[in-house]
Amino acid sequence: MVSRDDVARRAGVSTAVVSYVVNNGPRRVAPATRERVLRAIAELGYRPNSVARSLRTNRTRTIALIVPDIADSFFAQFARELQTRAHDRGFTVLLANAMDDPASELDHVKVFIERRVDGIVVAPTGLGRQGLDEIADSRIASVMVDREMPGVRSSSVIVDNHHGGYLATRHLLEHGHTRVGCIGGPLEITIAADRSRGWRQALLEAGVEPDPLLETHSSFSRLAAYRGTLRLLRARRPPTAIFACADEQALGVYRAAATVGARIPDDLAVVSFDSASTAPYLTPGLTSIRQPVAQLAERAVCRLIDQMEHPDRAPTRDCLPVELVVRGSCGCPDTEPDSGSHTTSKPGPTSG
Amino acid sequence: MVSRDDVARRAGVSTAVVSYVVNNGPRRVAPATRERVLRAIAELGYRPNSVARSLRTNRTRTIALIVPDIADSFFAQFARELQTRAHDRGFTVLLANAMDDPASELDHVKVFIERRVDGIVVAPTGLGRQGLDEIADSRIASVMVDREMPGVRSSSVIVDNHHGGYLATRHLLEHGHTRVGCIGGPLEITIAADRSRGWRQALLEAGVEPDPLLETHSSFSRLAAYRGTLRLLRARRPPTAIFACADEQALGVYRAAATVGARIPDDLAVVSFDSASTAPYLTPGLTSIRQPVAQLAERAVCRLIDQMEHPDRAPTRDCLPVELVVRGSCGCPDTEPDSGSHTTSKPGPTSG
DNA sequence: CTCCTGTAGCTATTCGAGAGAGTAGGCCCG
DNA sequence: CGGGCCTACTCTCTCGAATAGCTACAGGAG
Repeated sequence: MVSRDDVARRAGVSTAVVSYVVNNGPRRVAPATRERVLRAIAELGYRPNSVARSLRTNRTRTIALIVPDIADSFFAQFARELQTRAHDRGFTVLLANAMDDPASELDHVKVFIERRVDGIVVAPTGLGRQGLDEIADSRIASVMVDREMPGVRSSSVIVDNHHGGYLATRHLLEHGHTRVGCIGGPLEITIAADRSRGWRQALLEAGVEPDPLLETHSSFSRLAAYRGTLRLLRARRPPTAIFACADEQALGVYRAAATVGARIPDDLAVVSFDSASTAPYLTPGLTSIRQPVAQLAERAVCRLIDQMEHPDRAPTRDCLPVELVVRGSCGCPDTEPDSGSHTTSKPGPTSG
Repeated sequence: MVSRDDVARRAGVSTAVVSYVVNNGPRRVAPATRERVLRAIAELGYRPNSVARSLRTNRTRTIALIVPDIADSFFAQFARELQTRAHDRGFTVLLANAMDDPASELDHVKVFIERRVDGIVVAPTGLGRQGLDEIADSRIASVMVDREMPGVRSSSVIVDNHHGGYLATRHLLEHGHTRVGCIGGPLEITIAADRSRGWRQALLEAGVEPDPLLETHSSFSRLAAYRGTLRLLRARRPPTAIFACADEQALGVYRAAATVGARIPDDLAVVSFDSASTAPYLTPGLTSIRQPVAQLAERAVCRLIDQMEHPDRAPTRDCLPVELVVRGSCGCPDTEPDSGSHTTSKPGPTSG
């Protein structure tokens, strides 16, 4: 691979001048010389070696992203937004899947520390904090997104999960439902607990006593939600409406409704919490709490860069607002996919 | 950050010994000395700097992944499989979204070359080859996955798209349909063209003349498929069955069917091409051609490592088989989500 | 002519680790 | 006792680039 020395030799200048030209730095280079250098670079096909540069400058311009599962549509979308924004600012993104395993999370963190990444964005598994503590100890800029871990000294950017659960449930109550079930996530995960708390609060405010038999807690997966919903629907006094704590779960709810022959929204109204962009394409369209994925990513990148520039600032905590997007599954008139409520989707060719 | 020299000083040995201990190399170190070094490492919290190591060894143990859109569920799944397998072999994955833009693709390729990645896995946008040519010129190990670009000197790992289209369509024909529509992808993209060719061949073999009015070509997106299907269904002689070239498109087909009041599978049978793991959770379950995502990733990694070790070997071409997974949308009896046909899904907590 | 200033370019050091070549010391053997 | 050989280290150069600090030189002022 051709190096700076080769360019310098070819252009008849010293290596320093090549650096000045490449970096467009403050040092001035005579136009004619710059021209010669550029020509040499082009002729030799020279590519600056960023590994060497990183060693020298002690900055890798790399951000690591650790998610529980990139195949989950929420994290996939988040990854896209983050990567785009990082790229715009000259950063490259390293990807890691913790597979919901804290040991794997820790494993990845160690690798990233050795690689001297400039920042780490992590959506914690929520099941163990060794990885997060390791990050905090390393003094690398870092942000937790989507999920928090109490007690970890790190910045966080999350959405208002409690309010989302509240809004979703209140909407169902406004449709006249009183038996509103809740398909919840794992209780150890704070965002799951928060969403369920929102559900409970909305019920209480409406004077409805939350029925423990209408509340389930399991993994955020479709299958678990499918099984949980089946149990609820086959119980003696089934719910007439369901708040699903994630769109992934809503898929399970839809399927379970079909299995027992319940029509949505007539026999069973559904509101969910947006993680997927699938919502407008289900039948009926899925009424859902929209999370501002792009803003989450934007804020995460900003916080990260802030920390890189001011390592000693105290950790921050951002909580972004959510909103209810009404489609057909709650009983409201359904909307068509191209009516503008599919902002998380995007045009253009794609897919495999 | 503490460096090897600090460890050496603390342990009272030379830096070389520290290296030997860290790398567990062939050189022997006296057990007592090793112990001292390890203790110094632990006490100082020393982390080898892989940037420096990479500069010295000229290997970064990094694989770059370029996809058109990581938010597309097929690529998200592929990314997960690839990342897992790369990690197992000691590689880290850099992620890039080309956003279906060849210029962006090229942009990313340049960054990756400067970063001296050891290998590049790219799912080409299919719309321009500058990025791919740049990769080939760089002599970096590389594999094209999912899509091919004719004329590019690079290895490829794809699935048998033509046969998939053929299988899907034949299944619909076996259900007695003769007016089978095809919601196709962009013609410039070879895999889209291949799938449509499969559709056509199946029709011809069955003695059915393909009707140009039943064939659409647009982006792989849900919205485009939605619109295309609406057009077909509202035509004078609408199809009774549809082959959608991607699961993403199938979502649009489902929605369009609902819009015109056509029931699936009674009024409209649907078979699709697996990119999403959503298939078993739709109502009815989506009959689809399954792509072996995990094997794609595995093969890609293997080919990449092969090339790293033998840079002069000729490019290879792998074409993996696909299979038809029957659910309810074609008219067959539907299956339940937990009946085992959801292999691309996975258990465990997740989601946002 | 000397002195000063500013411009343009060069020299040398540094980042952290890998690894080939070199060496001190101990042991065995004739 | 000296030579040969092994073990267990140490020395030193190198990877490719950034950059502080130095020098050469031209031109203007006095």
